[in-house]
Amino acid sequence: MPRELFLYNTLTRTKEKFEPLNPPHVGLYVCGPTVYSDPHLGHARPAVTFDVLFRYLKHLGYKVRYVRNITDVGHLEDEVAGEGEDRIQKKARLEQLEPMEVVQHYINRYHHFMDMLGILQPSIEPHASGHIIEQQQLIKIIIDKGFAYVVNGSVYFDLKKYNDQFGYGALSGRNIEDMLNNTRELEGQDEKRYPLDFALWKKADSTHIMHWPSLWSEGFPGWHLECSSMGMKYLGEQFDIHGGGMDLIFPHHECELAQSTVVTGRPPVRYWMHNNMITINGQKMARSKNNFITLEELFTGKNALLEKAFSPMTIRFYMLQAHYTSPVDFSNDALKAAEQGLNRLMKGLSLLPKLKPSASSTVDVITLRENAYKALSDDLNCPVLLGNLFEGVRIINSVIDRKETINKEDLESLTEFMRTFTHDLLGLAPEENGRSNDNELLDKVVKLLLQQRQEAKARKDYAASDHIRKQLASLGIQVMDTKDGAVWEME
RNA sequence: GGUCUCUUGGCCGAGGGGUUAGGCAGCGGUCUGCAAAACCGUUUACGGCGGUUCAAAUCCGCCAGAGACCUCCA
Repeated sequence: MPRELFLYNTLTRTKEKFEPLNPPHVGLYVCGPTVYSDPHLGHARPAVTFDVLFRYLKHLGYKVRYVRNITDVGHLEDEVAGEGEDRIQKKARLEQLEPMEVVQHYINRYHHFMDMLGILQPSIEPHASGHIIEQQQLIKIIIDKGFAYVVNGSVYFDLKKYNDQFGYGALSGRNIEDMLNNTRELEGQDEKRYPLDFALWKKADSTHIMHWPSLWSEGFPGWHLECSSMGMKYLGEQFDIHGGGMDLIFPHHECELAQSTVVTGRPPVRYWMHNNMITINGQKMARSKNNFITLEELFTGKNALLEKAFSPMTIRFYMLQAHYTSPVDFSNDALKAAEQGLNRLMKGLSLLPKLKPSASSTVDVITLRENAYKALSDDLNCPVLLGNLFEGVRIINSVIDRKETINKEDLESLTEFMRTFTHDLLGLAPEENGRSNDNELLDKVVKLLLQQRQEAKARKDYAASDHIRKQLASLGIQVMDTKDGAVWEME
């Protein structure tokens, strides 16, 4: 019997109990990156958010098929100016590369940085360019059902007709009349019957180098179609969860919803989930604002906005400290605080094997564990879960300090609890900095020195003992005296 | 201009009508030959003004400020 899980559904604007269509199977679709530039902070937020969801669903016993697409075609750029050019194509033209070369390069980069962030790989990672036929099939169905029309080789979705029959705007909470009154007059849209109609297929002009044959023209698919067709193909006409950044709610997901509804006659998705944005100094991080930080810059510190480098796990931890529906503002001070907090958590976990059980317990592990489940089940409340984990750290440190005691059973339970929630569910792991204490020979050598130091201390020759500690410190080895003797670690 | 959201202690951030969030930083203490780490304490904060209520940071109204979407975006 799986635990209850409540998720905030953008469509209904409420937290709803999660009930999969076909338990124990769960279908999860998340909008992945458009691979035309280096992955940045904004890519990390949905990746981390839905990674935790993926991990938790599996932990609860569901068999999850997680689909995260790669957009490698079809997103127009600079639509306002009426000079739509495919982003990947533009990059390819500027760099004189084969478009697929650009795509492959940035996919590799994306995977590399997602790995560093501890993001699990999705079950399927379909490419839009690999599903042109499927997208064309959907267009055909939409035309046949009378919800799209062909003009000069391009196909447009008839939004007015759709709105009359199904109602448009439920997801983003806006009505079409409002939008009509507030939509700017865009150039180059004379082909559309109605300003809000959107392209399903666009005829390629002579400058386009990415194009495919179709019934309508040599061209390329519209913006929103890939998610409709790939979601349908791999998860079925209706599936459980669709996720993405909240900037995609309108128009991307709204249009996707409309297309799919026309094709199948019913809504495609049960639960729509959207993560909030990253801000830099209170402003949304956006290409146009020129304030975005790539993940590489973050991990190396090479960006004017950064005082220092921050590790992938620090970034992950920092994002988990805020609820996914809240904006996260990045600042050096906040990241430094997160770094210290993560350090404390990891140190606590590393001490677990050193705990010695007593006959009785003064700590309540069962309640702690129960609260942790409650937190995650309440719409993935990771900040509260982290609070629970820090309570676990307090217990660990207190047992070491002999201020609390723990029996064997509770110790096993605490160990399992801390590792499961920190490593398996939040995906936080100790970072390999290449300076670990794993080197057996080094450990022996340092221990030899520590023994010398102990002997000096025993004869109260503190000058000698402090000298050894100082010399080791200059090599980056920190010595700490505990009740159970001296220990050391690399800084 | 339209739609919507937010405003919590030095900083970051949960919560959400009465009872400790948590992390970071600072300060005081314990431990220690010293140091580091750890532990304990730090006497409680919710934009302003009204209202509802026995009780409001939490609900309602107004005001101020910030942000998001309306256009590619994660």
